[in-house]
Amino acid sequence: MKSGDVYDPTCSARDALELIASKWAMLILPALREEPMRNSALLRKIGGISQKMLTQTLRELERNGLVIRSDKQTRPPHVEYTLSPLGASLGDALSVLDRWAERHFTALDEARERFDNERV
Amino acid sequence: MKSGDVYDPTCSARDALELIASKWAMLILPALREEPMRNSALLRKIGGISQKMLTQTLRELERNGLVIRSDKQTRPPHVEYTLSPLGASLGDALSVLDRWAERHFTALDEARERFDNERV
DNA sequence: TCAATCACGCACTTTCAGGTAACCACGAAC
DNA sequence: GTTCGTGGTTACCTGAAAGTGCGTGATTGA
Repeated sequence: MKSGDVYDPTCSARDALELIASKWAMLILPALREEPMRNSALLRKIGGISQKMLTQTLRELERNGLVIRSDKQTRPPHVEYTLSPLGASLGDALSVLDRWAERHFTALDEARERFDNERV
Repeated sequence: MKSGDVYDPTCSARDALELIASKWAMLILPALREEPMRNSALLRKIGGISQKMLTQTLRELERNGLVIRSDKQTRPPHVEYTLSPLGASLGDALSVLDRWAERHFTALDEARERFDNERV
């Protein structure tokens, strides 16, 4: 357990990196940054996610102290997900990546086409 | 093909996100940001990566125009990997995440322990 | 009265990330 | 003449990740 080196596979900073290097975490955290949301709202917001993966990822994020789950004990159920301060700081960094992807995906597409055409 | 929305699963911005949401890309790109490196140097720098995954990830990054592979045609082989300008801009954003992981992994560890103890 | 909402849990299946190991070409050094 | 270093490729295999689909139980809207 050294002093935080992601390049060291035995350091648990690596575990942290693998947690945040998940495509769903990269969408959920920035989504919650805008506003706290319920399960169904996240399901609608994040296209292509399954109920299972949403629950699973939220549980992991909650477990690591990034997301706060608040269950008003009502019928029908009403559960809201919020970012913790720690989660908010990570959400900021992740939303930068989201915006990078939105800005540059065409460049990636073009590069891929060029590469694949050369290597016929 | 809409105007760049990572929340839309049919938009290729999502593909871009999945490419950069790889734990190996998250280590390789920041590593190359410091200085151009050879295959063996990356292998040493990035603990726990196998030759196969290194090659595979480098190929994908090259394919998407993020990494430039320059092969001096010598014997024994000498190949160097550099970041393209696009790759450098992504590497900056990713190294922010690396540093986030290195700073906060202890907080995550603690949160996990707390969570797991409650739910006995 | 029928369907849908909400927030899941569970079982089953499929996909794929990733590991291991063997192989390659070439030149230099021993 | 055979062993090493370099930068890979290829085939094979497995375990974990992720998707599919169904159940739940009270409640509200059409």
